[in-house]
Amino acid sequence: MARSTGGGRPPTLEQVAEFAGVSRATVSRVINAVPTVDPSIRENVERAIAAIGYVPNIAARSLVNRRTDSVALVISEPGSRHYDADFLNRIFTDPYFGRLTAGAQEVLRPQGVHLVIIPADAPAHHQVLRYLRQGHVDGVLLISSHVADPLPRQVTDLHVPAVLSARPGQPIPISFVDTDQRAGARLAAEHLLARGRRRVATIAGPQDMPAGEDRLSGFRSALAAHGIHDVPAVPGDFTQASGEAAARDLLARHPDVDGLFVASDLMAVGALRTLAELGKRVPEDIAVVGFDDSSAALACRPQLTTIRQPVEEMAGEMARLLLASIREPGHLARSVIFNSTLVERESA
Amino acid sequence: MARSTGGGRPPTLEQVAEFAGVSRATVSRVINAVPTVDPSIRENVERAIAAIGYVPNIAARSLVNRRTDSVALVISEPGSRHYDADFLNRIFTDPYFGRLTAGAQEVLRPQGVHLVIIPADAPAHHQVLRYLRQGHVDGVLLISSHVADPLPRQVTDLHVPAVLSARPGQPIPISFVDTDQRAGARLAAEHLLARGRRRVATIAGPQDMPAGEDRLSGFRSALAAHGIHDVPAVPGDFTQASGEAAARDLLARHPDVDGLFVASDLMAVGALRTLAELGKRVPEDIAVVGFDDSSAALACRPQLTTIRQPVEEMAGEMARLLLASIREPGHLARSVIFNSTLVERESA
DNA sequence: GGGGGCAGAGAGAGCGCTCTCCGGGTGCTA
DNA sequence: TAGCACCCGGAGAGCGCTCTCTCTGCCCCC
Repeated sequence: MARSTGGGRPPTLEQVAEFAGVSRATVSRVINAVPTVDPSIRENVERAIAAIGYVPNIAARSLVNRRTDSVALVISEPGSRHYDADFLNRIFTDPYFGRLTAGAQEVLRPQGVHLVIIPADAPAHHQVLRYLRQGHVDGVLLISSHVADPLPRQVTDLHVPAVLSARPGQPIPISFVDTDQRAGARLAAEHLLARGRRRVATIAGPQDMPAGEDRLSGFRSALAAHGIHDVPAVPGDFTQASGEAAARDLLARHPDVDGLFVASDLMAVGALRTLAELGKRVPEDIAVVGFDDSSAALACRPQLTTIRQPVEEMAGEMARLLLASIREPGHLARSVIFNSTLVERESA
Repeated sequence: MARSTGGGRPPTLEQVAEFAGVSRATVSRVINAVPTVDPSIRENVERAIAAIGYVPNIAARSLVNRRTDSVALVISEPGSRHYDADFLNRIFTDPYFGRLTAGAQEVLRPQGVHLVIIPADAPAHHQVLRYLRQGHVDGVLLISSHVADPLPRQVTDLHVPAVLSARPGQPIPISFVDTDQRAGARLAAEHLLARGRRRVATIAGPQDMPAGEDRLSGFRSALAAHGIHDVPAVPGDFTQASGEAAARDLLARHPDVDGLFVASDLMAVGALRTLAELGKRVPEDIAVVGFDDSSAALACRPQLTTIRQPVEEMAGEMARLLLASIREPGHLARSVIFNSTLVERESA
């Protein structure tokens, strides 16, 4: 297992070839599992590789193939008002990203493709784009859920294979994976109805985000199908604080609400806090359904009934789409839409 | 901003040189900010670069320099009993890793060094080692807290510059950064005593991790110095759920406990939940001190009094040590030990 | 037994960049 | 005005790998 002498350079193909008494090309064939190599020579070369402790130099290899066999999972945050530390704290506090990573790994690992995670808050966007342009990776799984995020467009402009984690805010030619948000909202509506709630209302997401918009319209149209047309809605911005405020606002205007759909778990947790303050029991007085099945849904009391998206499967599909577009250049942008399910816990 | 025609190859140095009417070498000098270039030529070349949309090919560059200007943050998990998904869930649920990343970024970003995060559960160790050996990165920030973790040794055997996040389980020649865990636990013990608590107990961390071990022994020896020798201890695994269970277990056996040291905030939050369920008031009936000063310490009620490690500063120091050993090969392994402090909030 | 076919190994030309030499031009000094 | 530094740009040799093309040699068939 002698790595070449001391602090010297790592061994090269050339040295393996010399050691094994064959040419560079043959060693290369062995390493790349080209079948037209005589078994005895193959074995001989393999012994030489082991003896010398040879590892291919990835720079030299990818200079020729233009492949690195690794892809990046870029987690983007457009907001400029956030500090780096806040952003990272949010990432490393939300199990969503762990599920995403697990789903992608499941597909990439068996293919021998490395996954590296890159947090990209707004001030770092420039550096991340540089990283991608330089060709460190073959493609990008881009996690970005804000409409105003410029990164998806910038990444597609790079002509680096990329797949987005949600329908892009603006129409750009990029593959993406998403859930049917409207259908998810319908599940929530039907669950509330099944619980006998009729005076239902919603705390919506921002109406300039696809997710916010679709969850509201899906909820309303599901209720309309059951003859309920008057559905109070107060918008929030997906933060816990906005959920608290929205709930306060809503109950001030509609004190008799008995069923509430909140467009994100984080806002739902805020709403629960308000409801507790107002002395409303959940689910007895008001049934609450969240959205996301985030860790907040489990951490709060009562635990949230919520709409779960198949995040792992989605991430796996993202990885598959990405590999396809890496391996078949000229591959057209495609999108895949998943269904979500209702997870019943205590709040409704 | 014309990137070379259509789906063709990205522009090369050569093309920029031709466009600007200079040699490759000069373009290279401009890009690498070599001072001995005439300003007018420099400007001319810069215009050409912008016009053509040139970006250096990192593979070609690092084939020559043997530098990639990026480092990996590898988060290791030795246990083979854990599934990938569990492991990732733990990472993306524990704010510790976010603080670590933020601290490292703070140092690396101004240096133009990219940081990529690589989760490494046991089954992936092999692949991660391959990634490192291939030379994708210049060095490794290795996060590993289990004594039995083989990764630190394997990484040092690779002769890739590396810095470890804690004292290595076995003595291996690697730089590391750590806090004085025992001293931290002593702070907790003395705080509980100062609060008049005498029937103290602890929810410990896993005893196969130096951190778990040191926090327990430090806590015990501090109490012993005050004549308290009988200290009930129940081990957890640093997760919230284990904290809940451990607290239940502990109070069933020692219902009169009035002071509790929990070896991590996450477990402490779990313990608080159990205490609330059992009708114990905190801090009146039981004073609770956590460890880590994670965001969970602020999010829970009552807010946790806890031991704060300067995680960001530690990660920054790790990054500095790593850069030093990348830039000065033959650099000797060094270690830096930080102090922790007690953050007094509501729970004790 | 000779020729065609084919399996399988080697030679060699790059991939795009950096960096060491060199050499030409400029300006200063004697 | 000749000589000489010195400054700066160019030429060219690789870095370690892949891959096409070439060539050798063996087998098979007529």
